[in-house]
Amino acid sequence: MLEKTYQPADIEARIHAGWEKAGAFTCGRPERAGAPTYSIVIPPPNVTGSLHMGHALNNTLQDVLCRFERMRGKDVLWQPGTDHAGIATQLVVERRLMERQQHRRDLGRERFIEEVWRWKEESGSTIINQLKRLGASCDWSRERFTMDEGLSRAVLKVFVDLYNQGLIYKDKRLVNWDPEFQSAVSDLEVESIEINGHLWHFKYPLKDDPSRFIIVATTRPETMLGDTAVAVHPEDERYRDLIGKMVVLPLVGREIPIVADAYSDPEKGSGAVKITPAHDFNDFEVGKRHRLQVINVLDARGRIISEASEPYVDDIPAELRGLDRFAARKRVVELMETAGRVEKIEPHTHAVPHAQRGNAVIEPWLTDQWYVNAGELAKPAMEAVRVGKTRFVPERFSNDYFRWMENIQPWCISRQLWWGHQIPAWYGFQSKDGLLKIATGNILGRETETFVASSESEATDKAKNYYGAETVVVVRDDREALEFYDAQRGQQRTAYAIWRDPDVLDTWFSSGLWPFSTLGWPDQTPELKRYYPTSSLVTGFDIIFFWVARMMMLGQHFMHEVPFHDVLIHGLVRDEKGRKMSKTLGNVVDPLELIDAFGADALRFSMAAMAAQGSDVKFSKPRIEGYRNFATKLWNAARFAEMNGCVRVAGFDPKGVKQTLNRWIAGETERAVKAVSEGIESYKFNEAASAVYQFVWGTFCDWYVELAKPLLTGSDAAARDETRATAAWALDQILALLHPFTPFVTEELWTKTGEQGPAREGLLALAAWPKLSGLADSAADVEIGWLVQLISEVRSVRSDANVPAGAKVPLVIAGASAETKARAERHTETIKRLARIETIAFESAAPKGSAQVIVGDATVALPLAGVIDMEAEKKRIAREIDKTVAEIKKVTDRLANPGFMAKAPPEVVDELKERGADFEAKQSRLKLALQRIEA
RNA sequence: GGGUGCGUAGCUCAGCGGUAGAGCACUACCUUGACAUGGUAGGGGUCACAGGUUCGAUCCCUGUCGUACCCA
Repeated sequence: MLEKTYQPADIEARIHAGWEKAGAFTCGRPERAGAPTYSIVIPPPNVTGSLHMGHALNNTLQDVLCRFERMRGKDVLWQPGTDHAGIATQLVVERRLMERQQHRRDLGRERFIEEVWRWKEESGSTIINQLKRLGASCDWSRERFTMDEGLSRAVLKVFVDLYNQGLIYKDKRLVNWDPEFQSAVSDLEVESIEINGHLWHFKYPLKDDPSRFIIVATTRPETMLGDTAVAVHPEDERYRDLIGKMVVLPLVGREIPIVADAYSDPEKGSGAVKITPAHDFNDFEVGKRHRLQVINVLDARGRIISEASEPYVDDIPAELRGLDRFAARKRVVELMETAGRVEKIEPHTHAVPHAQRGNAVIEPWLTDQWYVNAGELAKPAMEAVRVGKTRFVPERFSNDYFRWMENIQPWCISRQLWWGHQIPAWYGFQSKDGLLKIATGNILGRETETFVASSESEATDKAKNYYGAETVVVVRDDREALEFYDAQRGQQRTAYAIWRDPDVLDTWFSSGLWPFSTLGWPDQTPELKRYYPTSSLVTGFDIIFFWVARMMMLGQHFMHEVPFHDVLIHGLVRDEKGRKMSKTLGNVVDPLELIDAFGADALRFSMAAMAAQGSDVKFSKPRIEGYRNFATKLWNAARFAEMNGCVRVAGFDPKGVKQTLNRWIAGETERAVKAVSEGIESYKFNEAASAVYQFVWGTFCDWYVELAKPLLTGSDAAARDETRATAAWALDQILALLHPFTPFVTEELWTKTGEQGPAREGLLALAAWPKLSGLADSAADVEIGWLVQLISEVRSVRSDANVPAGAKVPLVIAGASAETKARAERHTETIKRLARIETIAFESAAPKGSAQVIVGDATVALPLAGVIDMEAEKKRIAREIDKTVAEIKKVTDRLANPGFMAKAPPEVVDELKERGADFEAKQSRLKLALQRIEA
């Protein structure tokens, strides 16, 4: 016997264990060897992460797809895993060290990395376990991590190949520099935040005439130390005569030119703009156009340079050297004010780049970094979408994809971190004519040769070859290499030193390989052959550039085939008020708490039901509560079936049922299967969810179960047995239909209902998706439709007439056709029970003083003279008549419109005529009813 | 500034050229042998506004207003 109330917490862990034990989610199950495949790679969650509502939505949708396709018999691979999240993970572990008063530099690189792995062992599977609680049917036996040996091998190969193909190169460009991490970060990991700052207007004097000034405005005064020009618009009359003249940079004394460049906006500020190519992306471009000097004034920590090795350090006033950028800003302004060079200071709101992680203010900074020629890789990646090999759902997201891909910048892939895939590049000093380029004492004089190789020994071989030497040793860095050569001074040089690039690769470089690296690439594994390209990728729109674009580029390049056919883009989960969930706002909802409170099924169902294509999901607790109630409703329906002996019958064929009610539910089931299947197939999860919800609650529980009660308790044994079998069958179909959405409760009920009747062949997770056809029966639909209407109308009139809910009253059906009469007789028990009717009589006219409603071709009357208020009843019927008058007018107006008659499709006209006739008939019967009251 | 969405019941949102929908909330009644995490009935909408296309517009087009996000 099922418990009275379903308690998700009691069963979820056990059900999950059952799936795992049976290997239900493993791909390549032998019995599906010949089946078509369906594969999805999970967007690998950050290994430091824990499940948030976005994951809940994202993984629910993936799970619905995977469970659906698995039930349709496909060989499903849902590939799980996590990414190593370079910056985030390093931060977490550094923080942990800090608790022990340690810094990673105290440990050294190797021990630090060991520390990271130790951390990963301890807590890296947090999110994986949370995904399991959600019910995600990933093939957990295939879990991967981007730092795994195999995936690292893929990263190495990709780097080396792209380098050899000239698609990876080292370059000195401006990057987004995080002075706190002291690493480059991707422009996608930079967030513009509006800041209330100032606009400082500085006066730069002309060299030829120090009494004249050109005024420039800046939001970052400290960068003036690196100014190498002032730009004005070529058509700006105010400055035309100044173009080509020189100004003297205050505080610094450097003479810099006034150049004409359209970048300068005459409308903005003074129309003249200072140019600092080393510290601003736009200025860098201006600098390139005018061949300006690029003068760096900041060090890696964001302080004004102070090292003697910096070429322009001597230009900078001594008191500014070594100052932090924000202190320097203040001091520069003070110095400028003292010098009388400040025209004015205005309050000014502007966007300042901040690091997504850590929130430091980002500096554009000139460094050597590794780049991928993304422009080249983007071409086939765009083409694939253009020709439809990969499709975005909803389609409009392909616009974002194209827009970004068309303007794609070289992808900076190196990061100055320790945790990640170390770049497989080794350096050695250049050798020319047998002489090493080591101009001691001047670091600029040294030039290096690069050896990119997939292993240290290969790099050593390359170096041996380059130097023509027998011995090449690997040292830690260039300093050690210099020491190495110093030690050999005065001797015959027989050995050479190389050192490895200390930097690591951007995390997205490895996750971009995810769809094939997880399948074993670069090895040609059977899995790679079988499951690549994957079927669908499910992700949020914020990830299109980060990840989808990269997988497309790398997939196309290395597999010569798109990584996935469909890219399903879903929205964000927001809070009740529609705000983004964020820790700072404190409005984060923890999905695990929701699972604890309402069950994983309720959370999942609400995610699916609210996931209208491409739109955001606003979190709604009442909604989740409602779906918890839905699970309970299903549970109780199953309980009802159990209590009424509705046991599955072997070989039951819904086509063979005789009872109208059973024929009807069979047809309804078929329709529901169709609606749910179509919804999932077209990624319209909300439509699928609402179809199944409506069917289970509105059709099965509200009507079928109620209408079946008389049959189940009646004396007709054949009808009873058939109804029992049909109910059990329909419930089985429901469990299957609901399984992709609510796997736990359905699996549990599948087990419970499997305890009687023919033995189950296995888990519901592996059972067949309902495949029904030919069950629609229009005669049954009409008859049950009539019955439902009759009962509803009687209930309605009872309620209107204030008949006590418990009171059993007589019913008179007037003017019924033979068919209607026969129907009513067939369903006497049902009508009596559901409409709380005492007796049913057939008359030619409704008794005087009765409440009456029109159902089909008959008038249904409750003879309650003396019980009900006839005046109120009169008014009610009069209102009904008014309604028909209005409807009839609408219909006749349209039918009288010659344009409509000439151009509307015939079926629309016919339908309208029929509707008109129905209202006419209803009206005349209502008028009759009114007469019977008035009489 | 450029782009993309969205304005439909009190709230959250579906829908969509031919009778305006759901869930929640609300009102009234009901502990009827599955279920009060429930049942029955009910109220509630100029589908943001203005034009246009059409026999017909909540739906398509244009504009306006409001709002959200993305990019600069």
